[in-house]
This record gives sequence, C-alpha cells and structure tokens, in this order.
Amino acid sequence: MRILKPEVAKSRKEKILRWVVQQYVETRRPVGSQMIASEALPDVSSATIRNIMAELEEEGYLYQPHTSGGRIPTDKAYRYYVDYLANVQKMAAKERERIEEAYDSRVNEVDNMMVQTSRLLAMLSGAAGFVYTSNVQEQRVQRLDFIPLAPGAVLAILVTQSGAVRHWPVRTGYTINPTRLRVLSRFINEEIEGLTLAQARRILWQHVHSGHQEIAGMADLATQVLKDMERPQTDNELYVEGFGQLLENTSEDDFEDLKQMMRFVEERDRFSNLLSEKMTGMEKSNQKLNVSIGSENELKELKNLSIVSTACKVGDKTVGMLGIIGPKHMEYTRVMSLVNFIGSLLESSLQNWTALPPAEKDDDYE
Amino acid sequence: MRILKPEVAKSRKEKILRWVVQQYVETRRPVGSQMIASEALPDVSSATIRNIMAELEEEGYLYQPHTSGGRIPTDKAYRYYVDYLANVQKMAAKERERIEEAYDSRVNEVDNMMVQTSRLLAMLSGAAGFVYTSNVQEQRVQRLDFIPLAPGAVLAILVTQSGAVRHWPVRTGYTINPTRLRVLSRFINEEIEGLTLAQARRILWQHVHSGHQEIAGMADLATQVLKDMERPQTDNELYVEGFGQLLENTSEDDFEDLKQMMRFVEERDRFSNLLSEKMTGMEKSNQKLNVSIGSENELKELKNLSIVSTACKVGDKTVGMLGIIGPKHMEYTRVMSLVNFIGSLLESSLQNWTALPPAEKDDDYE
DNA sequence: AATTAGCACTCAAAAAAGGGGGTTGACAAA
DNA sequence: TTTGTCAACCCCCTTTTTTGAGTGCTAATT
Repeated sequence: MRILKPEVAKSRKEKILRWVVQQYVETRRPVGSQMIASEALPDVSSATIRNIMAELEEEGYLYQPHTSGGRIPTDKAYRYYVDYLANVQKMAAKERERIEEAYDSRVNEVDNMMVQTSRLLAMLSGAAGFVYTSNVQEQRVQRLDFIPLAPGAVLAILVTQSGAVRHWPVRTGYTINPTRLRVLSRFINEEIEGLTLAQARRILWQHVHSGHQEIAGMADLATQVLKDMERPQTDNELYVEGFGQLLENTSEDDFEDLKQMMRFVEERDRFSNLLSEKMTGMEKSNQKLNVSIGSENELKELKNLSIVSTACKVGDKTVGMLGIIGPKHMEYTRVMSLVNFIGSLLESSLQNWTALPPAEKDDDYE
Repeated sequence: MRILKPEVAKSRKEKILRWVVQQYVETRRPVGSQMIASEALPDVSSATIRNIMAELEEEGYLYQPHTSGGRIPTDKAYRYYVDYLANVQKMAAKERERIEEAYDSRVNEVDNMMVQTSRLLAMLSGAAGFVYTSNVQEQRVQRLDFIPLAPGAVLAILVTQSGAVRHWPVRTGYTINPTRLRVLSRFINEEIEGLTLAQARRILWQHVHSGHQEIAGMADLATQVLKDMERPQTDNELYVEGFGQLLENTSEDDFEDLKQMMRFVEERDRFSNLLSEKMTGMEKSNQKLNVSIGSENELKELKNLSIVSTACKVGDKTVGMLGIIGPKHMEYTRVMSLVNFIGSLLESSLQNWTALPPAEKDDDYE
C-alpha cells in the first residue's frame, strides 16, 4: 500500500504531503512551494520542493486548482494522510476526563442518550454529530408492555435489549379490562422475549390468527400493536445535531456544499441508508473506526464532506453507529480520536443498561 | 393605534406601504417610486409616490439603505403590515386538506408528534419549525408506571395529561419483587393522578419520609424517581427542525444572520426562555397568534428574523407553543395562516389523546 | 543524479475605473 | 395637491490594471 519509496518518502516526500494537508486544513488556501520551504523545510530550496510537489501531483496526491497559485490535497492525499501519517493519538488524559464528565452529566440528565450524544459530538468536533441506531427490526425484544391510558386508549411500550425504548399510543376503540391487559402483556412477554422484532411479529401474528385464548377479545389491540411494530420507523433511528456548529466553522465558500448536505441529511431515509450500508461494511471488515473522505462516499452531495464514524457494539452485536459529518478539510487526527472516545463512552453507557445478567425471567409478574 | 388618516390611508398611503412590503418580500430589493407607479398605481405619477414615500419615511415606516436607490420597510412597517394590512386569510380548502392529510399520516406514523409537527411546519413554510412544550413541572400527571427491566433496573414511565410520554431508566441496585412494584405503582397512581408534577413530587416526598407501607423497602426507587422527575428536563421540551429548509430558501446575504440564529437556537436554554416568556405573555393578553418581528424580539441575534407562533391549548390550559422562525422578510400572510392551521391540528390531535372522559379510575388494575 | 538559482510566464484576487439604470429631492407649472 | 422635469446620486455590474504568489523550465552547482 505504501506507495512512496521509504527513504525519500519518510524523509521528505511524506513530510511535504503531510505538511500540505495540515496547512491546507488550517488555512483553507492552496499551499505553495515557498511557504513550505520557509516554514517547514528551511534547508531545502523552493525549487526542490516544486519538483517533489510535481511528482506528488503526477501520482495523484495533489492538485492545482489553477495553473499557478499553489496546490491542494486530493481525496487520495487525505486518505493517505489518515491511513499513514496521522498518528491516531490517544487524547490527553485531561481532555478525556473533561469529556467523560460532560458526557456523564448530560447522558444521565435526560432520558434520551442519543440526542445528547449527538450534541456532544457536535460541540466538541465543530461539525454535525449523529447517532444511528441500526434497523430496529433486527433488535431483540426485552419487554413489550401496555399501560392503560384512558378508556379505549392504551400506551404500548417496547424495550429492546440494546436499551432503546419506543412507545406509541394505541386506540382500541373499546375499553379493555386492565386485568386482561396484564394477562395479555404477560403472555406476550413470555412468547417473544429475546426474539427480534421481526420474529416477534411473526409469532404474534400466528397467535392472533389462531385465536389464542389469552388474546381472545383483544385481537384488535394486538393487530394494531403489530402494525405499529412493523412500521419502518425510519425516523427514530437517526439523530443528527449541530448544524449550527457546522455552520459556525464554515466559511462562505462552502455555503453551497452545506446546503446540499443539509438537504441530503434532512431526507432521513437516504442518510439512514448510507449509514446502514457503512455499518454492514464495517462489520464485515471488522473495522472499528471508519473515515470516508469526499467522493469515497459515492454520493455527489457529499463530495466535499467527510464522515468519521465508529460502530457501536453491545456485547458482540453491532447496534448502531455514531460519528460526525463535516467539511472534507477537517482536523482528522483530533476528530478521529474524539469519535473513537465518545463511541466507547456510549458503548459502556449502553452496556450499563443491557449487559446485565441476561434479563432473568421475572415472570412472576402476576 | 391606526396612525395614518383613514381616507388617505385606505386609498393610497396604505396601499403603497403594503405594496412596498410585498414587493420587498418578493424581490429582496429596495423598492422605488417608478416601480410602484408603473405596476401598482398607474394613475398616479411617480413624483406623487415619492412624496408619499417621503412621508412614510418620516413616520418611520420606510428607510433608505442608501441615499438613492429605493426604500425598504422597517420593522415598524412589517408590524403595521401584519396588524392592519395582511388579511388573515383562511387557507384554501384544498390546501387545508392536503396539509391535513400529510399531518395525519405523519403524526400517526411515529410516536413523536412534536418532531413530526416541527418538520411539517418547516417543510411547508420554508423556514425552521419548532414545537415547544411548556414547563413540564406544571403539567398534570396522568399515570406513572414502572416496568421491570432487569434485576436491579426499572423503567419509569410518566404520561402527562397533555399526552406527553417521558421515560427513564432507574437503577435500584437491588431487585424488586414485581408484585410489590405493581402495588407501588398502583398506590402512587391513586395518589398523584391529576396533580402537577410539582405537586406530585411533594406528595411523594411526604410518603417516602413518613415511610408509608406501600413504599417500604422501595424508598430508594421512589427517591430516584423523584429526583428524575425534578430535573429541569430542559431539553426534551423543545424541538426545532428544518434548518436545511431555512438554508435552502436563504440567499448568501443572510448567511451571517443565519449563523447567529442557529447559534442562538442551539443554545436550547435561551430559546426556551424566549418561548416561555412569549407564551406567558400571550396567555395574559389572551392572544392566539403572535408575530414578533426583528428587533421586537429584543435579542440582537434575532434582529433580522421573525417568529410566528401560536399557543397550543388542551382544554383551556396552554400546554405549549409552536411556530416557525425565519427571515424577517417572509410571506407573513401565508405563514400566519399556516401556523394557525397546524396549531389547530396539533391541538385536536392532543385533544384526541387527552380530552377523553377524564381518565376514569381503572384502579382495578390489580 | 540531485539540488539550486534564476527567469519568464501564468493566473486569481484585489484595486481602480468606467458606464447604466433607477432613484431621489427640488422646483416650477398645472 | 398633483405632476413634469432635471440635475445629482450612488449602487451594481463590467472592464481594466495592478499586484503577488506560484509554476515550469533550464542552466549552473554540488
């Protein structure tokens, strides 16, 4: 993979490439040979650097927006930078602590971990943060309960083993005897605990159709609940926060890019799909941290943006992803370690609620 | 209040003022006398119009950004426009239907009404939409239930009479017998149904301290639940969606304004406070639809933005607000009727779940 | 063979220099 | 009170000039 010859590479070519990337990320201006000569490599003349940069251009790492006026990194350069040049540094202990604290106070403060995590990501990265929970249909049921709300109305509450809670109101049209409701709930829980939503639905359908006695008279309710479980539920799976942050750290040049990006992200489906694909991809290759640079995303809307994401596991099951999306010219080293770290925080937070002794049968609920 | 003399006003001055506002909203360019003369008032010469516009300027309705080159409306003009000139037109029946449909399918599709409503507002207005739920502490409890999650962990579920559902995990540290949990739940519900959260907390505290038998041994749990109820919960009260929309319909000139606005909105607290104040203000003056134009907001971040909002009632109690926030030069007539309409939709949707026969005692839950 | 100095050339960005078009204020006439 | 007219204004757009950093190339140097 390492394309550049070791000797030259290590000593100069790589150094120059790294410098161009860093400089460009910092200043957002094409980098020229003089600048490098004077600030990074005082012992080498600008002419030499020009030669090297010409080589780098030929190899596809640099690119001149105009015949003269400095060069800027290509996607390939960023990729190389991320893969070989950016030392995936651990974050300073002090910073870790600071973040950890912020995380704890936020995540415990509010029931919705996902939103808070996205927000924290955004705040710390200066880009937009997201948390994506993988397809709910594949998650496993921990409990499905019903709370009588009012005559003719019941609140269904679904808890998955990955700790997500989903609730929705169900209209039955008629009032259900609360005792029977509890019986139903108990029955259902015995049947479906630990199954995926999809499986659970199948089982329940069978029972509804076979007119199981515990369900008798409540077929309506059961049917409705099933229908609601079935829904793609696209929306609640994806949390994106911090457009403001992103805007903040963006110059007017990127206005159009941002517009496009937002349009894309606000079509939740497309962004969800992207993340879903990415997730399975990462699962296959057993990758933990992923960086997708510009056109690597294969979506024209994202050609000037990068996504840094990490898979989020509970036990050995990938349950979601989280990360940030921001301009291609971002501080990869910092952001990568940040995403990495917050990912681990969320994981341990999830673990807290789910990796408890496998949901022991407390079916003496009666 | 009506400052302009009726005769002149009705016939010309107002007409010109209205025309300037509408034209400016449409084109975003200063409006000159010729334009008005040729397109709006062909029977009047441009010189006359100049005179009138000079008056309007003197009275503070118009303002010249440059010594020549047309005039643009001041905040005062927008205010006048909104108050007297914009006929608060009903929306076309067809459009109403269309929206109603969209609303139904979205709101029923997903458990989170608030987010969906915000999104719909954004989509239809082209600005950012928000829904704000007023201070949870004042909302009334419908139910508080517990679902055993795992040994040592319980999920608390709170349903308010305005239909909001809040849930959070509680760690007890030790496993609670589910039967006793149910007893507790029943006991609590008997005690606090219909009270405000604040009241409920007070009552519960008393019981915890007096060591009521139903609570015995579960003081830990109760205490934790109380603590969680007590939290300001600032975050879950405010939903803002559609920055993308807003960006979309914004020219590069407003970039800075937008940045400021987003910064402001993403500091949830400040925006919440603003809305909270606005809400009490509206409640006092018994106002239904409110429009705050530019500097009327008394926040420099919003000096170029307007907020159109409506109070949202369940029964006769104001439970929240919803509306849109967008550039000062928006189509007020359209947006106002839109906000109005969607407000009524949300209201009736809430009513559906809450104004049912006053939550009959189904305490035979046992 | 690699490096360097020097030179002519290129081109984007910034500054300067025109018009054009629409607007205004003023004033005199209707 | 309204209107016609006109000089002056000034934003906006386009064109031109200037400037400065950067490049490629070649010949000289190490």
